[in-house]
Order: sequence, then structure tokens, then C-alpha cells
Amino acid sequence: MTENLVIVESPAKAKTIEKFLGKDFTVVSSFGHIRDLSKNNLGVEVDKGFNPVYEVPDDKKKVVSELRKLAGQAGKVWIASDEDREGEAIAWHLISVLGLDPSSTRRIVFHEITKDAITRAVESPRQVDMNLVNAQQARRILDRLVGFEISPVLWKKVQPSLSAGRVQSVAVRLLVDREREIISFVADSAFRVTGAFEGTNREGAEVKLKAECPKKFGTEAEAESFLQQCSNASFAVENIVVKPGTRSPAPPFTTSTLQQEAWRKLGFSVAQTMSVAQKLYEAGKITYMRTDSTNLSSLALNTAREVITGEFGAKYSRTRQFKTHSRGAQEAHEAIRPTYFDKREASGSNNEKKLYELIWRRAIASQMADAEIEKTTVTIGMSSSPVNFTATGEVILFDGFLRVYTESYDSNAAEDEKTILPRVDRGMALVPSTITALQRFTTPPPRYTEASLVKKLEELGIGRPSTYAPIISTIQTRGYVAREDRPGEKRTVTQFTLSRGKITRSEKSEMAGKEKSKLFPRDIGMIVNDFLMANFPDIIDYNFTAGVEKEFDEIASGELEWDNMISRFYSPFHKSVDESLSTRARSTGARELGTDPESGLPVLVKMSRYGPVVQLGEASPDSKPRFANLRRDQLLETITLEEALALFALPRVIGTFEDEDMTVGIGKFGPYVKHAGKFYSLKKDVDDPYTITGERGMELIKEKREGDAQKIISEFGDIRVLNGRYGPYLVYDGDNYRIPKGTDPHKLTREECLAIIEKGGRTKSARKGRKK
DNA sequence: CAGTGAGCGAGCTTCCGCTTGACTT
Repeated sequence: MTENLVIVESPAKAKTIEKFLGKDFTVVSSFGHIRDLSKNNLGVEVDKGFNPVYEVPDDKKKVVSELRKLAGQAGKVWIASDEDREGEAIAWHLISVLGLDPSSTRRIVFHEITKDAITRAVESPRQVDMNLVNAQQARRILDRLVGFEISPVLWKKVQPSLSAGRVQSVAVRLLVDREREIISFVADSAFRVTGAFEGTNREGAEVKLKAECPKKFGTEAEAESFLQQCSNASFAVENIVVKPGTRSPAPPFTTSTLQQEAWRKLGFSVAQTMSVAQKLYEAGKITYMRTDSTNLSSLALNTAREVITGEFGAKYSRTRQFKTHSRGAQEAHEAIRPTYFDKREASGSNNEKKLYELIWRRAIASQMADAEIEKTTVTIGMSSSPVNFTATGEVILFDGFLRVYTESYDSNAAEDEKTILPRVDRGMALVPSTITALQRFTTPPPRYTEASLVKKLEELGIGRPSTYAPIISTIQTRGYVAREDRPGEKRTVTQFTLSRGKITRSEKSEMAGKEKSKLFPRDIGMIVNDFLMANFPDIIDYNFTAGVEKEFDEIASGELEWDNMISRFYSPFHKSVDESLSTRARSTGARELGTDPESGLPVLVKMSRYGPVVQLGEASPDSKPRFANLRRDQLLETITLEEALALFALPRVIGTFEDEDMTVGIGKFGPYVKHAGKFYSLKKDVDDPYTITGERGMELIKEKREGDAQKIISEFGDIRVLNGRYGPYLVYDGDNYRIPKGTDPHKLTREECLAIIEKGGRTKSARKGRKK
């Protein structure tokens, strides 16, 4: 039918390209890889020179048969998969699966999606680069060998269904290592001295400025004695330094930086960012969202310049091309940018609008002029001590790209106020209105967020733009890590205040260690990590990927044979697999904490089949040990004997009500009171299961009963009219139904209810709940 | 929806990277 068949990876790309190529070309998509190692076994014939056994997966059969049909009808076939290792392999698999002639099939690559670039690509076809394909095969085979040989060891030695891999195991290690740094961290404190000063400048104006003492004071005594010195001192401006400077915009987004900024600025999870970006891409609003390149096409540079000049003036425009710096970058695509810079807003959902605007701002800012700033540092000397105070201020002389975009950071560095200092003169006398010395604790290294973990992985060259979100999801579904909040702990800080010649000491409390949406390693993650550290230290070395990537590059350039590389890797690796199977005992993370002073029984914590437990006593023919689950915020590694024993305090009976016991415990869904076979949840942040009284238990039961009574509006046998969170609704046969607007639910009859049910209109939650 | 925690052994689990729907959960 068609004269020319062009195959690309993405269907959205196919649509765009077809527009440029005209009638004689049909452009279709392979939807990524079409073939992979067979799924139900190793997929690599180790004893036959590591021969890969490829299969077309079930969900790709349709695409393949469609492509085969089209290729058979076409005069010429052009393969325009991406210009990287994976893209080259896709081209090779296509040739082999579709039964194409390698010498007449044309391999082309598009450097940007413009008519010019596409025409140029069509004019210079080449053949598939087998060295590059072999580099991909080596990558694929290595990942399969690592994943499919180590995971079964974990099933035998730790727990079923666990997994290990070149990427995920290092991701977990990063979190475990960081957690241990936090565990062993001992907070130190020092006093930070700040002063509020007043004076009159040469122009006779009253000025106020805040300054900080660069010297920190380790103890209360030192801090207090310094304030004493201050109270007897005179202060004067000793020096004023004005330094001009510039700030440059960040490069346009890659997948990783988009995920980071969407988290920091919009609070999107990594997966959410990708799914919103996918929508924008499919709608043609942004370029491809899985990329490691900061490159912009010449077309993009030109249109960005036009938009900036038009909107802000030529002074604000500065065309830049950014070098991609991330390790292992393959740069098959452009940076993430708006397809059309002159589209200021995107239609669609709120999240799509927000993400689009972020992408627009970042890309536009990257093509804007530097900001010019002036940083002023005022040094204030004191007569009674060589110690100084300094005040810093910043003035933006020309906003440049800042007009559009400011990058966010994870650390608290942003707390430093960027203030404008008042006019002061050298030698000018200053009087402190107050000087305070506030105790400040050092903080442990921060826990990772999803986005900061992606950033770290990218720095190590581990994982690819298309896999960042899946990795984050895998390590959570395996239970290795969990995204959680922690309330933190109160601690007391001391403060000295010097005011009107008098020093007062006061204490205030602050929250330490509060966490929001951070990744916490769980016990099973730590146990698996330790097992891998002991048995496969090379694989989870932070530089393992960088090392093998170097070899893949050598294969790609023809300097190294792929099977030699794999063979050299495999022999010692497989030996470690065998050794770990034969010599290692099961890993349970068991720790003996001591003996229970009350019963004299040994106390042990370990990973059980259903999660981490504390065990009191040992199993023997005539005695069964007692068990209690650890709380979510406890770790096998850090729990103390006292904390472990306290877990046995539940479940406990707190009294009787209507001749039945009220029992308090902590279940899957949190703390509860159990009474007459029914469960009543304790109020979060109000009730404590360890101290709750019988009286409060009765209150909770009565409250719930009252709520339930209000919940039921009317009942007609198997049909019930209920009051829900979103208003009244009908329940029948396990399904929920909306009540039409304007209907008084209290006046509904059975017949009217049946009519509503027959009309359908089940709610989403009903369908959801039905499966369970 | 608020439990379980032994041991045996059936049969299952698992990797990374490329790309979207399918499926209603």
C-alpha cells in the first residue's frame, strides 16, 4: 500500500512526524521494545556463550503482527528509533522479528522534529550499528543475570518474593546507609548570637539592622559571658564591602530535574509528575518527558528568543546551549520544554496547567539574561572584644531570568534572608537594642525524598529517565522502604537575651526530627541490604554501574567483545551465588535484647513471616513464646529492651461496658477499642492506647453509635439510605448509588429507591469496594 | 477490618529499559 514505512518508538512522535513527511510516508510506532529475554526462566543460555533467548511478550504480539503486515506491504522500511543504545537494539530487533533485509532497511535518526531535520535524516540513512546493539545486549543480559540469580537466593535465605537488582539494590542501600548515619548521629549544640542594632547615619536618618556573630559559643557559660562583654561594649561600623555578582539560570528540565522541582514547588510525587507530563506530551504541549539531555533545538532557541524579546525586551534575552553533565547520559532527546513557547498556558486539568507553567518558566528562564546582584557585607566591631558582627544584604540590580524563575533547593539555605540593608557609614556608632544567644543543634544528614533519591541515583549514573519512577515504586512495593511522615520530638533550647543592660535566661521548646513524605528504610530493606553487602559487595557498590557502563561503551566502540565482558563478570559472580546458597544461614535480623526482669524470660526481636516482632521466651514442647508486633516507627536495629517489653502491654482490658470487656489494642488500621465483637478507632493525636481509661472507651463507643444512628436515614429491607461523607446515598447489594439532585432522601420510598438503582449510576467507590 | 508467629513442600515470586493503554481495582 504505502511506499515508505517509517517506524518510531512513540506513537505521539509518529503523529507529528507523519505531518512533515507527506503522502508517500506512513509513520507508525513500535511502542518501545518489541522483544525481550524470555520471562519464565533465566532467558540466557549460560553454557552456550550466554546466548540470549528472546521472545515477543504477549502484550506486544498485536503490535508486532500489525508492523509485520505493514512492512510486507511497504516498498521501503525506515527505522527511526532513538539514537541511543536501546534505540539501536530496538531497530535490530525490529529487523529480525519483522524478517526485514538488513542491507536494504534504512536506519535513520532525527535530531529534532522539524521538517528540515527530518528531510535531512531521510537523505542520509545508514545500517544498524551492531556494536551498539551488542552493548545493549550486554546491558540486558547482565541485568537479567544479576536480578534472576540473586533474587532466588533471597527467597531461600530471607523471604519469598523479594528482589535484587543492579539499580534497585543500590537505591535501597543509599537509604539504609543514610538511615544508619542518622541513627549514629549525635547532635551537638552551640549558641548563635544575633543582634538588633540602631544608629543614626550621616544623613541624620535613624537606621535599624540585624547582624549575626560569625563566632559560635559552645557552652552556656561562654555564651553568657560573651553577652556580658556585649553589655559593656560600644559598637561601630568597622567596614562595608560591596560586591557585585551575577546569577545564571539553571538549564531546562531533564526528567530528573523536573521530578525534583515538581516535588519542591508543586508537591508532586515522582510518579505523579510523570503521569501529568505524559498527558501534556500526548496533547502535543511539551517535548518528550523522559530525557537526560539539557539540549534545545535550534528552532526552540529561536522561538524562545522571540518570545522573550517580545514579552520582556531584548535586554532580557540571552541564547544559551547547556552541556549535559549527568553520568551515562545518552541524549536521544531534547530537554523538556514547551512545544510552542508562545503558548503561555496549557488547557487541561489543574495539575497539567501547573506543571506546564513550571516547564515553560524553566525553559524560558534558561534563555534569559543573567541577574545582576550586589551583595553588601557590613562588619560591626565592638570595643570589648575582637569578635565582630556581620550583616549581609542583597540588592538585585537587574532581575534578568529571576523575573520568570527561581530554582528551589532541598536544604534550608533558603532561610537566609535576602534583605536590603539600610544606608550606614563607616565609623558610625551603633547601639544594640537586644542581643540574643540562641542554642542551635546540629542536624543529622537529611532523609531522602523520592525526588532527592532520583537526583542521587542520577549523579551515580544509576537508572535511566524511563526507570526513575518505576524504581521508586518497586522498592516501596517490595516493602524495602516506605514514604512516611514523622511528628518529631520536642526538645528544649536555651536562650540568653541581653536587653537594656540585663541578661535573662529562658527556655523554649522546638520540634526536632519532624519529617514529611520522606523515604524510610524498613526492617526487611535493611536485612536484605545487609545480606547483599555480605554476599555481593561488588554488585551493590555505588560505582558498580559506572564500571560496567565503561565496558558497555567499549563494546559500543568495538574495543571489547560483549560475551567476553559477560563471561569475565559471570564466573566470580556465579560463584558468590553458589556460596551464599550453601554457606549462609537464614537472615532474620534477630537481636537478643536481654531478659524480661518480671518473668526472667529472654527477649528477642526478629523478622517473622508477617513482619518484625518481639518474642518473649523460647519455643519448646511445653511452652509457647509470646509475640508482639513492632510499631511502624520502630526498627529491629534500634529498639531497646524497655520499648520491646512495652509492646506487650497491649492488648489490654480497660473495663467493662454493658457486661462486655473493652479491650484496647493496635491493629492494622491503628489503635482501637474492641467491645462485643465490634471495633472502635481511637482518636488520632487525642487518645493513647497505653493510657486510655475505661470511661473514655465508653465515650468512644457511644460516639460511634450516635454517628451510625445518624448515618442511617431509612431502611427498606435490603435497600438502605445512608448519610455519607459526600452526602446521602443508597446501598443495595454491595453497590452504592447516587441520589439524584433535588430529591429529599428522608422522603424516599422503596419504589423510588428501586427506580434509582435500576437507572444505574453506581459511584466509583462502590465499584472499587465491590472487588474486596 | 483489627490475625498470625511450627514445619513440610507443592508452585509461585525476580531484573532493567523502551513505550502506552487495559483494566476497572
